[in-house]
Amino acid sequence: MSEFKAQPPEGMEPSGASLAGDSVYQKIRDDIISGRLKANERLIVADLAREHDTSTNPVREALQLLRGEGFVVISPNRGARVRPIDQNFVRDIYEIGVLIEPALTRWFVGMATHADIARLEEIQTQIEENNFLDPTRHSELDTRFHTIMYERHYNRHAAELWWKHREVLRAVSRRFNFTLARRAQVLREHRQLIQLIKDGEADKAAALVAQHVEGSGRHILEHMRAAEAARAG
Amino acid sequence: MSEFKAQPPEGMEPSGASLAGDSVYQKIRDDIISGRLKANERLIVADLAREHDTSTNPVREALQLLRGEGFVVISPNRGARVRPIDQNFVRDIYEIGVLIEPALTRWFVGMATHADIARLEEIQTQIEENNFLDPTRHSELDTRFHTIMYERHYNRHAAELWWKHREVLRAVSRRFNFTLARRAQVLREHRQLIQLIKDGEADKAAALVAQHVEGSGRHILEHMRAAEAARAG
DNA sequence: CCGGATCAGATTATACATTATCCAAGAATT
DNA sequence: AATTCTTGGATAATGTATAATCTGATCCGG
Repeated sequence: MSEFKAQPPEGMEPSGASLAGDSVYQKIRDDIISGRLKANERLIVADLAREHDTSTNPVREALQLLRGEGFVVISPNRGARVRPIDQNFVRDIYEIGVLIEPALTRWFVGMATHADIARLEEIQTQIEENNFLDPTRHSELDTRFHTIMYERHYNRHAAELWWKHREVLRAVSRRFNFTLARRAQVLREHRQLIQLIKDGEADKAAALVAQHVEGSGRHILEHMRAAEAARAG
Repeated sequence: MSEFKAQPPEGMEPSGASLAGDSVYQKIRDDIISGRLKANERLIVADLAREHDTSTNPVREALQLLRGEGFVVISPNRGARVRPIDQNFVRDIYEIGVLIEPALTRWFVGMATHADIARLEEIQTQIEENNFLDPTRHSELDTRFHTIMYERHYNRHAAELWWKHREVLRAVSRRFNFTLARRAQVLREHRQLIQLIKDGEADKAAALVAQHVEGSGRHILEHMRAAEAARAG
């Protein structure tokens, strides 16, 4: 929980928040991700201000930012609530990832240097060494793996979009464990991907990434359905 | 200029802004789009507040929203500036459109009813009647054409993203006229698209839309380059 | 000509006032 | 008697005014 944060690519996360605003933004965000703030819970500005030792304005700013990232819903004159991250929401997000990430990947294949590939292989080795034992570490390594591919893309908007979505998915998947099947699949696809990049197979790499993201999304959805079913009885 | 606004799909544009905040948001946005506020111009909160007969808080809210849509850049402790909508920015945005819109289209082909197609044809007829004489009207009709296809898509995020991007592109292209070649191409592609939808050719329709969006983006970029060259030379 | 203190101007945070929303209790009507 | 409509008050969001903090530029001294 403590070290869940993975650093964003480059000059990304241009929060545009002021000092205190950014601080409270981080904290509320963590509270939502960790589940301390529950779905649909009301976010009362005055309370949050008191709780985080600041005044209301920075809190309002933070809430605006969180709304922009999809963690919070704001309705005029009625305040903010924690967005219930339901299956539809997750599906929406990973579907967009399926559209965008292959394009980013295709570009990377054309630009990758030996050094890049070496870095990918190194991270992949660490992923395999960790072997999902420490889920947080896995999540961080996996993020770094994909970040290497996307961080230098010329289309900053697309990269930023990817990052924003990834953070949400990370937040959700944090509550679940990887199934054995999914573990094997992740490792296999990463290795295949590295090979395709080496071979300069842009289209195949793109297709593989599409499949990879799709698989990741479905995996999360399965878990969500299972959790919901368990709750329902 | 007065009636440039095209209504957003359904419950979209959930600005999350308060009354005054929304009002000033609209106004500043218009000022940016119309060019009254120039690229890189500083947006000083106090001035804007005075100018719009309100206090600073609503203005800050509005600026946050505009930042979310890409019209404004905010750096902490240094204030906000009008984002220079340069060629890179436009390219980033339409490239994302090229990725997303085909997917939305593919879905629509599977869902379209006779009534939908009739609506498309009706709008297309109006577009042809107008024949680019009134650019504002063309822009509005064209937007409506595509809105019909996307507004009911289950992926609200993707649709919202599309809408946000479209608004930016509309803002830019507003400054330019259509070339004759582009006019013909737009009409042709729309007609072809309708036909493909009728035939249920999802993949071909998707491919055509990709081409359509690509062409639109390039068209805007050409104009921007020309304008820049004219300014430099 | 360069480097650091100073100062004006703008941003950011705080405290306060206003206004809108929600909920519940009671009145009125069917 | 039951249901709906109105009304009043509590709560929190929104807007305003003001203080404090930061930034960037100017100006003076070395």
